[in-house]
Amino acid sequence: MPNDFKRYKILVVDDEERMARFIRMNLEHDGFIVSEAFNGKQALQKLRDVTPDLILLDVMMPDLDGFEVLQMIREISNVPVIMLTAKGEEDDRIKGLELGADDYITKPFSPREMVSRVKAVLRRTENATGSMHGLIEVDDRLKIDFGRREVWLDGKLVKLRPTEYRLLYHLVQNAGWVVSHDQLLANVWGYEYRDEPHYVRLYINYLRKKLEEDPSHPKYILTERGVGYRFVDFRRKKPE
Amino acid sequence: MPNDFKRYKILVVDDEERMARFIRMNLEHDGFIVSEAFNGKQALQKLRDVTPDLILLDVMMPDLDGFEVLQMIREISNVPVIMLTAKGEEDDRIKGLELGADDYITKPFSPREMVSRVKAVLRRTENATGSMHGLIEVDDRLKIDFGRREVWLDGKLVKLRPTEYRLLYHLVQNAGWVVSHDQLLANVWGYEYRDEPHYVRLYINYLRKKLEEDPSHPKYILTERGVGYRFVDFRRKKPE
DNA sequence: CCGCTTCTGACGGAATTTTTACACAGAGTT
DNA sequence: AACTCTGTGTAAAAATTCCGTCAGAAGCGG
Repeated sequence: MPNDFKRYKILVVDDEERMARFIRMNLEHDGFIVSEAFNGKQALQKLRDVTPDLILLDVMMPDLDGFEVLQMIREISNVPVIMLTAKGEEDDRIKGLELGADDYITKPFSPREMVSRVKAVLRRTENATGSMHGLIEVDDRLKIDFGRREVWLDGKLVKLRPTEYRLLYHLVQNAGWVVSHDQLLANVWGYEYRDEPHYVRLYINYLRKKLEEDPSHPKYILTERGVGYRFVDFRRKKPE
Repeated sequence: MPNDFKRYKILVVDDEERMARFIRMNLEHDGFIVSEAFNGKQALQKLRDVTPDLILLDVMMPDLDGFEVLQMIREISNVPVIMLTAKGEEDDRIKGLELGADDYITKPFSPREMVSRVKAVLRRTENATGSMHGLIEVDDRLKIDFGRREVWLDGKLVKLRPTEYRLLYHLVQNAGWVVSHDQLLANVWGYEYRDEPHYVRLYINYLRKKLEEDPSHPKYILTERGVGYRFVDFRRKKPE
């Protein structure tokens, strides 16, 4: 369904070449564009280079295992990840989901099931995030490419620090909606920072200085006093 | 389509941070907006601050246990509640349902099951009561979007302060019904403000000034002398 | 050790909530 | 009709909370 519009790029990470090949063929058959990586290091490199829309990640791999790779991925990207795990390892499943996996598939699996899981996850993440992949044009001045981790302002690349970037991501992901301090703290800093609204203020400030024309009269990041912040709804749909 | 995606707010009450975080991640992944509370007191506070659409409530908690919290919640609100209980405690289930829980889930549970239970309860209660989601069109002049925290009057955005906003929420939620001072105080300010009815008067006044064409002859927020206030029943079906 | 990032603490000012005060309206009584 | 009593509307001041801002310290990776 989602690939009626767009050719999605999938990165397959598996140390067994035979398995990787098998998955690739099935995905390509359904119109996906597939890249392969055979270990964790390659995976991270490909993630940067091809900016896949989804990653299929085998748990069982030498040196860096799937969970470690997942953690490293999550430090730099929110790309959806489906874990491939051996049968019956319920713990693995929980662990994977906790670390931020989007779904998991137990081996052995049928090609049909695998492809439909991939499509389901794409559909889900697409809906939930309002399509955060590809270039987001907030307005004429501000454009963001979360896939590449790039923010463009007036045609110039803006350098954001990791925390600023994560904060912006969560704000833009919820563009038009108020995001509470709690939510931002939990998602950008981590659950244990839950009552330090100070951080949010500070980093909102940093972001505004970098993005807003007049930081004291922000156009993009609006404050909802007593509640949180709201990124301007650039996909405007005004009730009338 | 992704624009009018309904984003339900869920309050997770669990003293174990790990569990709370696990639940949060799974719910957020499905597009829910999650708040956390780690004890009964916090739960009640969050209940009035964030006005969640559903509460996931752990039974096993130190000091105030889940049942006690449930009772306290039920004194001021009929927000749907799902209890989280240890396996095999059949009595707990009965007790919870008697006290007004809407469903219960036994630990350990799979994320998928948990999410689908949440959705099921929301679907059920949504049908029973008027939905507070999406754009609420009171009449041609006044439209409210509680999800986005937006109030539109004559096509213009009205700025409400947090307390005004919460008050309006509870009035509109019971549109057509009288809401007593006590109820409003408990829900908007907190249980301990029981006998300070002048707060209500004051904030009703603020709201009327912002929303009513002629605040001294209100069309939306009607006063029921000696009892409380009533928001006009804008969704009443015309008697045929 | 250097450079970059994150955290800490403090402050003024603005927005919000609480407090205080008072005028008024309706209902019942004499 | 005047009186009172209770509940309500309104206005303004006072107190408090919350936000923006800065500068410097601390942490971290090379």
